[in-house]
Amino acid sequence: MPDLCLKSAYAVGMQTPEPTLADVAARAGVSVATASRALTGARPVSDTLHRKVRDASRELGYRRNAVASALRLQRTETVGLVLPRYTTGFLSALIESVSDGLERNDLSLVLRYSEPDALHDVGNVESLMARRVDGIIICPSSLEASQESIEAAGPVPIVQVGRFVITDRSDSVGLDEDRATQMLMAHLVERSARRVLVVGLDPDAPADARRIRALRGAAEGAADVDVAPFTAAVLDGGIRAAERLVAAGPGALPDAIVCANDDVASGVLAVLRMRGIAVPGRVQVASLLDLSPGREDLTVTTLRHPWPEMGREAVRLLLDAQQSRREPGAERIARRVSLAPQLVPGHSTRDRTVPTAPDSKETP
Amino acid sequence: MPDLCLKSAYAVGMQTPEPTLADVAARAGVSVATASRALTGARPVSDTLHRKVRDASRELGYRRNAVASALRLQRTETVGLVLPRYTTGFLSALIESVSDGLERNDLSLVLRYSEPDALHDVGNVESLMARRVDGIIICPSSLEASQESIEAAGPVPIVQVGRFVITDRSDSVGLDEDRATQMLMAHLVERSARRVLVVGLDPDAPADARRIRALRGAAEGAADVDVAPFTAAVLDGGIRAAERLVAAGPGALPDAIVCANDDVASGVLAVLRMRGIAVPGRVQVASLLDLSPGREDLTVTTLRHPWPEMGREAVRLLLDAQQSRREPGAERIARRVSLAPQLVPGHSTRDRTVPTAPDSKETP
DNA sequence: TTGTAAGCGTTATCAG
DNA sequence: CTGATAACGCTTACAA
Repeated sequence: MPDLCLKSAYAVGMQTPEPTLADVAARAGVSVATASRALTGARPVSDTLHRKVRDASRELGYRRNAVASALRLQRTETVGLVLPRYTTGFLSALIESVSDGLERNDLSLVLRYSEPDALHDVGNVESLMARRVDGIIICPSSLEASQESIEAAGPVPIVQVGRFVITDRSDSVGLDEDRATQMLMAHLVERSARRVLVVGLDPDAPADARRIRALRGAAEGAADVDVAPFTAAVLDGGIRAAERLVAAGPGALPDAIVCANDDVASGVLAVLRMRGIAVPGRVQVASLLDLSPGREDLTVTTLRHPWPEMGREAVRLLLDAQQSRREPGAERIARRVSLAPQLVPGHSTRDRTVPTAPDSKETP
Repeated sequence: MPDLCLKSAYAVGMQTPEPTLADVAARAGVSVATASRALTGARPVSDTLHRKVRDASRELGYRRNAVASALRLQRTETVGLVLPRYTTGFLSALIESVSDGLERNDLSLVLRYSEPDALHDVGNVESLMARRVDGIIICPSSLEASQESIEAAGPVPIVQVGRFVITDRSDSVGLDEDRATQMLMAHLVERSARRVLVVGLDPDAPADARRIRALRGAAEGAADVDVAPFTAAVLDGGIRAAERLVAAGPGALPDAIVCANDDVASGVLAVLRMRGIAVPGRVQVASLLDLSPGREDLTVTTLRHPWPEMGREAVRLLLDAQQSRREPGAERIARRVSLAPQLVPGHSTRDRTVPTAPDSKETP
């Protein structure tokens, strides 16, 4: 007499056993095969039996055991998401959009955080493979992490999302910040900005330096781009920078101020408003980073980062890769999707048609 | 000859098959049973065989198949987390802390978002049950959702987390906001606040109305509590509210301003500083909601919501429930844990010992 | 259309 | 201590 430990546990009444397909079949008076076919719809089943099975299933409160199913099908209908443990609001937007995309395809999401180092990333990927996920979406914390994770994933489809992606070995969804930054500058130049001041970016930080380069590149002689002495990229930084600027006298005022993010812009705007400097009449203000995704009543011209779209796109790539993995043919070539942040015009920059009005005044 | 579809797929070379325990056993020259025992450590195995198995496993790159294991053990080592699709930063703190707690116990997290209605909550619970999760942590979006979810979970342990929890039917981790709100008011009253203005709360929103009631209740005649016209509970709302207040003249200034959250408080503080109104000398400022968990350099007195602790506590309760579910004995009684937000004193309220100094001035 | 039975990969029981 | 083997619950090839 073999292993009865599980059954005997039930017998003790410790818990009600979940009804199995066999139970349903027995109650409907059919074979398990028929029951399976009736419920999954994999094969045609006569109407009468179909009904019987459905009824029996309902009566017993049957729920398909996804674990057994996964073992048989060699497919868990589960996708892993690996994220660095940064506490930025963006990642939660990414989680939501990935989750949403997966749900639409009846896939489950198993989530895993990495400390921001490559080793942990790889460990998480490994552990997801042990769970036999059908695919992995990963937001690598660095380029090395990216590289190693792809290798660790081996044959399971993996999609990289975010800023640090190795592009040739796997699908990836990147952020085209340069293009967006350039769009913002073009927006300002179109609106007659000739002297532009950048506030809240740190020229010594590589990422910020790159943004500054992108701004200068887009200005291309049409405008001068100065960088204000670095202040923290928060409200207070904006306030301090603006106060310093205003204190330097009216001649020091640029046509436009580009802020590191919405918070900085709020600070700048508050100071300008209080000093009676018209926005956007005298000075235009824009932000490189929308901090409150979801808010529609923004008044400052800003760049909205497409985290929701990135999640959806990642899911799409993953499903596509799975699809083509089932077909025998040639190796699938890696896809690289690049999304640019979206320029959201607000009231802090001018209407394109309104001409420059450098001397207009406006009280708050 | 039965079903060879899976093997034949391998044979075609469509993908490398993952090595199985049988492969490892064969290579090590032992039975699968021994291989299993050697790798899991469930039973003692002689040193030599142990080594052989470990070597074979490494050489083949063997990874335990968690799906098969789960089917056999009737345990997936997986916990479901169901969240409402609000876009608040807190939920992501909750996700992180739950994830962390689970990881420490070698459990996987499968995440599911509900639209904020009961039906969707129940659907998510059902779907997690189909995946045979070992437990569920749920942040219900409403009291009805809470009720129905518990019922849907049936025998699997479920822990509720958050504001809306039915307490008698399942374990729960709640938030004692009233108590925290009262503590904040007491803090201010102790510091001689007699006229308190509330900024950024919407009296028409039930949750905000409740906070206002809690503030008034705690003031209890010791202070007057006014509510400023509603502005959005964001940075800019704080700026606007403060500007309006300052414009109304010095007589309109209260002793203390309670802001809906840190962002609002930042805005208020910025304006006050710019107008040369001393904080905390002339006006004290406090916030009902810490928005940046993790930051330690806060300068504003605020209530820190214990989301990390809530996640950890939820996991603890879940594990505890699983534990006692294995033991045959009596039914486990529901545990209710209530955590209060923590009052974090900052520089925006006075030292308790410093007396009121209503006329002091201070330049920014 | 339906039934029979094999097998997905692992672990626990039982017999050596 | 080790090996053979029967499940776990489901899906499908094959036979009827």
